[in-house]
Amino acid sequence: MTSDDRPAGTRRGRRNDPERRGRIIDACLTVIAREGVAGTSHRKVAAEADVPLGAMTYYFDGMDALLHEAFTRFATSISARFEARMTAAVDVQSARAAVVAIILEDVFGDDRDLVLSHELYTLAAREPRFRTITSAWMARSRAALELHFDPETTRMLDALIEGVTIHRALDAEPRDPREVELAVTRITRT
Amino acid sequence: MTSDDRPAGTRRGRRNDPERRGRIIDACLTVIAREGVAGTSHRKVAAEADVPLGAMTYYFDGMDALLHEAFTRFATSISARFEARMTAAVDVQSARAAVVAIILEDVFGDDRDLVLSHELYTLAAREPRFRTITSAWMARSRAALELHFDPETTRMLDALIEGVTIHRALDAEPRDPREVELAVTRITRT
DNA sequence: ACCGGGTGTGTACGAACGTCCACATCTTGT
DNA sequence: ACAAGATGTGGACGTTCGTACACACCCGGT
Repeated sequence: MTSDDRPAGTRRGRRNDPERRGRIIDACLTVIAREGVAGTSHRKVAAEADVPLGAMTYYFDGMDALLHEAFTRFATSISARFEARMTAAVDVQSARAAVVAIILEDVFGDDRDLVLSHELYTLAAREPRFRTITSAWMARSRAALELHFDPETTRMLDALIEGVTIHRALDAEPRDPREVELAVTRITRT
Repeated sequence: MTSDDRPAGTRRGRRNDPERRGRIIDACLTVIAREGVAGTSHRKVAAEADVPLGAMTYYFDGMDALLHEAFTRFATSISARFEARMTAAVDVQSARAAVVAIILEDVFGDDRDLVLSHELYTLAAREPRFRTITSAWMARSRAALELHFDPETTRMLDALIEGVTIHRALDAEPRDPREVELAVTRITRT
């Protein structure tokens, strides 16, 4: 990813803080969450990150490369949280509870993540290049679920989580948390 | 072209064919499917529909209004197909089969619809104005499912359909059709 | 026959965009 | 101390965008 890995030791000191690249990526996600991929431009990201416009093309080979890195960071952080939840579960019962918690808290909790997810999905639906990000994300989720469930159940749970997420975002109808529990129960009883 | 033989109303004769508005909407969906909402402009839609640029602002109050109409048409046509499938089912068993068919054929079948769905979802996730479209869509799906299933099961099925759709679009991993059947079975057995 | 208003269009305009590159500034080796 | 190279920047350029408006066209009424 980061093509400019420091050649260690002798080479010190960027002119400015070395976190600039990272700041730009974070700013990019912020802008996407606020204005959508459609409304994201070099200029807006530069303003958000408080770097000059010229820095955009200096650090990234165009908007597309920046988007790719930004969404990679996003997906990685989301799936890390997912994995942590599932790893913490010690048996099937607590794993079920973890799945419910993921849906109710992580997914339902944060509007920013919700919006960013959709932006990524849309990008990935059209451009295969972004599908490596979503594939990796899903593979990691699946692996985490398979710590506790058989592969078939895992697929179903994964789909359920996804589907509830979508409906949560797009449906006016309020959701009853108990429904989520019930659904998880039905799917995981074999 | 197509000299318009007006049916009787006092008001005879638009200058051009009265289907222009509709053609623009269809062209808009085509452009969105090809280039995304991000890449959709008045000019591209005008070119696709083969109408002058000026016609865009003449028929629609800006891009946003056009998008809203376009996605309304899209969602309506999709949910009509869904409803037809469910209405045709005569008992629970055929209803289950219908759900499986919807997932495997309608949803898995058409890349264009998949992409357009995601574009709409993303729009709706950010802008409440577009959520009326998705809400109506989902309400109609739910109503159709409730012809055969109880409300709770309906919600779960709905979420499952959505989730499998997403994963189908974004996951490299191939899906086994039998998994879909199994999932539907598990959810619908009470 | 011709006029008046409704219908539709060509085009110009300012804003915003991504990209590029000459140049300013700093670091390092000598 | 200074040259040379690495690092980062400001602003100009050409493109594309949405919008607006003056005007061409057509039709029904007189």
